[in-house]
Amino acid sequence: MPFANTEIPGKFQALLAERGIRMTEQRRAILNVIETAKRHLDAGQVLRRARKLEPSIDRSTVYRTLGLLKRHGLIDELDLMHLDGEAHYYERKLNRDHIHLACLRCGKITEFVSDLFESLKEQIENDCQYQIAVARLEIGGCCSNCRT
Amino acid sequence: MPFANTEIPGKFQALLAERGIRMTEQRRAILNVIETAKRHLDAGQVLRRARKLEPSIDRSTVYRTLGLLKRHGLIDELDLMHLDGEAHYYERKLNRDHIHLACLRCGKITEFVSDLFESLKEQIENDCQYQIAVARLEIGGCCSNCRT
DNA sequence: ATCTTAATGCGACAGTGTCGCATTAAGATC
DNA sequence: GATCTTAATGCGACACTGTCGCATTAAGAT
Ligand SMILES: [Zn+2]
Ligand SMILES: [Zn+2]
Ligand SMILES: [Zn+2]
Ligand SMILES: [Zn+2]
Repeated sequence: MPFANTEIPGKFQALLAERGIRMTEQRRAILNVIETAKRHLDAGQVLRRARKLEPSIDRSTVYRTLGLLKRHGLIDELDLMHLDGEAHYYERKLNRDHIHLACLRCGKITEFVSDLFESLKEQIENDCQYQIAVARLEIGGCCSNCRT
Repeated sequence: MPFANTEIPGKFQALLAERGIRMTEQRRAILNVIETAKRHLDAGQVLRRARKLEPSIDRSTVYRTLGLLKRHGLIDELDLMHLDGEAHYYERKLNRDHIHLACLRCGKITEFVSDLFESLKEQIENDCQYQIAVARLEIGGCCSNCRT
């Protein structure tokens, strides 16, 4: 289960409104898709789902909206080891970063939260004098199911 | 300086020979380019450089060779936050994994080695019962130069 | 020198993501 | 509610990345 359901749907809208971003039917549909997704979606999948809510939506609008959400730090972009093509995957950003593990055999995606990861980010900010905006840790390997 | 110069050039060739992989002029050129690169190169850049050594090389050969090296764990593939287009970047894998920091303002790429990162990977292997093949930690943020 | 088979070049292709431009509609102002 | 400004959209064209099938070439074993 990739997503903890601790966030109120509609939060994206509120956050964008706060920042004076115009809300449209198209954006509402896209935000809705991303907020309620139960797995990681690529741009094409977001488009197809959003079209069910708002059939006129164009591909470029999806890309522009994903860009907007990325710039505002509301979603994260992932590779998930490109197990299936070259698309990137998106997920809404929660309070806490998580690590993505992709099984190179069965393709299963596992998520993992770790305090050590938080410490590592702190170490980087201190040692490298960096201000971190996005931290993306992706692992490729072999899951326990596939090793038995 | 992205790469520690601790590796003998020609190591790729030796490793591939060990595994019974056929060596060609084209591969030699590509391996040479990657082994001697002083920064992270994308597939197009690898192609252009390899053509200087072996003008006949085709784009698909580069992709096929990069795929080969990836499968054999000799190179790592990076996004570097896609600061410039959607290409992926490649670098030869050294003894020790390193973290990539990409400054979202100036585009500078910084590399960082951390024991904490090694511990985190161990924790993941234990807690998630995972056998890690690739671990890619990429940070986007603001470097010290850009904050002053 | 011969032979097997892996690797290559070529061409065609699909997919991803971008952009300029004319049109539409959000939401502020009155 | 009508008007206005400007951001956002749809459309079309595009560039780029990466893939594949197939005929040809050449690696390296015999
Ligand atoms: Zn996730
Ligand atoms: Zn990527
Ligand atoms: Zn698996
Ligand atoms: Zn590096």
